[in-house]
Amino acid sequence: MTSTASLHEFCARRGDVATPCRHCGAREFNICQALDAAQQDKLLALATRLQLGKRERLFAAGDPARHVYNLTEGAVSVSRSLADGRRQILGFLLPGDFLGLEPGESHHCDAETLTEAKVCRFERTTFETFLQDNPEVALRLLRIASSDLAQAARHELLLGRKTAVERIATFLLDLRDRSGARHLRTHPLALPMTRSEIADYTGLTIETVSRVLGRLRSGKVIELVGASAVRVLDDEELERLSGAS
Amino acid sequence: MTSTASLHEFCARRGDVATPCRHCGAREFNICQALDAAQQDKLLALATRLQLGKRERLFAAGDPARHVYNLTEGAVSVSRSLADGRRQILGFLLPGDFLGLEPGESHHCDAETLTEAKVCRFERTTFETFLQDNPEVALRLLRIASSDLAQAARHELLLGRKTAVERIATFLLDLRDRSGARHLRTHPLALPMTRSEIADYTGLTIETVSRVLGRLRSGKVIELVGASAVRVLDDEELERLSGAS
DNA sequence: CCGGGCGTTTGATCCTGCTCAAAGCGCGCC
DNA sequence: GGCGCGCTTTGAGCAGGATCAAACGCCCGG
Repeated sequence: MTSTASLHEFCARRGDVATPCRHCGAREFNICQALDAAQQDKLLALATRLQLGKRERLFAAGDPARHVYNLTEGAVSVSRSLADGRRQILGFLLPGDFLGLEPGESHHCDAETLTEAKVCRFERTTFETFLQDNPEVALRLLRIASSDLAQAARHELLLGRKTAVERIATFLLDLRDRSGARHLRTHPLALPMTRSEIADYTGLTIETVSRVLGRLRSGKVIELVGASAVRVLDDEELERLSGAS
Repeated sequence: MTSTASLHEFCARRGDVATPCRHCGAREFNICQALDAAQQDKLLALATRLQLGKRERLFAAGDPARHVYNLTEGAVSVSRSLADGRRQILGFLLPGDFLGLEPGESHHCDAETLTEAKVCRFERTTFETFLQDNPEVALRLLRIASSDLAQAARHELLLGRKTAVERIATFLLDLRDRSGARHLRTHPLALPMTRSEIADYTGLTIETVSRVLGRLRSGKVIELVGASAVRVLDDEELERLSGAS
């Protein structure tokens, strides 16, 4: 069951999520950091839990933005495409991550699962009412949005100014940092996305992604464990190659 | 007085700012859209007004994030750089725009004026208290942050997947849309940024920026008015060349 | 009115990463 | 356990944009 394996891999929690992985229950939303138990229950009462398959779409650009979501299990890609099909992946979301907030009436990007996934879905209107009644959640969400903006800035720097090797090195380090520290050295780092998705995240082609990974492998910086896992052998070298901002 | 001229050019208001330009007074902050007159006065009482010169730095990456700002006059660039000096400009800010919000304790990017500028500065702690007491402002700010994220997404698509011509065409159209509609056809569009800054925004080099602008000019799509203004002659063609998302 | 400096334009050449092509291989299905 | 499809790797050649270099021109100060 490879999909389950990588799904578990991705239950590894982000740094700012306090509680350990209990199969990524809803109380571990990033937005719940600001809430006491009673408020958490109130919020959870508003949620619809959804189980999604692999490569299932949550929403597409242009869809009316009726819901917001919180990922609790699995991994999701968020992307935006040109009319001719060229695609830019904006980010990969992991459990705890929040998505779907829009300034206007419709979604401005696509969201699709990479693995099987579970999300909690909220009616946008209901959620906004909850925010009005719970300002500390609104502030927490503001902090999350600021954090997303800072990540977007790093990604813009990667896309606009980094070389292919720097992009891949940065991508691997990001993924490593966001996955649980318990996996390092022991387990290899899971790559639930295809080469095509790595390419669309880094602004490269699949061939270049493959070649760069190959070069890192022959340079003993990483070890490829099948096509969808990597073990980092030389952290310092990878850091150096990433062109640390 | 070229700097004053382009400063006025840039007082042209954004679409979502209701009131017309009265030399960009503080009541026209984007965040003020959510406030009644009494709340506006309360907010303004917390502000320090600053007058800034050309190419003056508001803050740099790594600086402790002690303040947030609202631009009221002039133009500002927000950027992020690598250790070796490669720079990516994340965006150009116009009057009404808000900046400086951070998820952590320090700024993650640089902000610098392009022209002479005026800003209202708030102590971060004071401002956060105000947000707690005025949830509708927090929600307004959340909407602004979402809008910034959507803009960042468009920029990532530009940097990762668009050709040189598409990047420049998109840049010109963005700038046109954000400047006041009253300038179109009549006045040319002011470019308060240098070629180097356009290059750092579009992820190109100054030579490529210059060449692409030259090609657009010989194709009668635009007309260059000196080096720091452009008149759009053929909107439809420019739109087509931008690879509309 | 002239001279200097910086930002911009233009030209020639180079190189990184893309395109096109084909072989390899791992996974899932039967 | 074997087969076939789709993802990945590898190779050869190409091109878009970068780099290096030099001329232009605008703005400002003297």
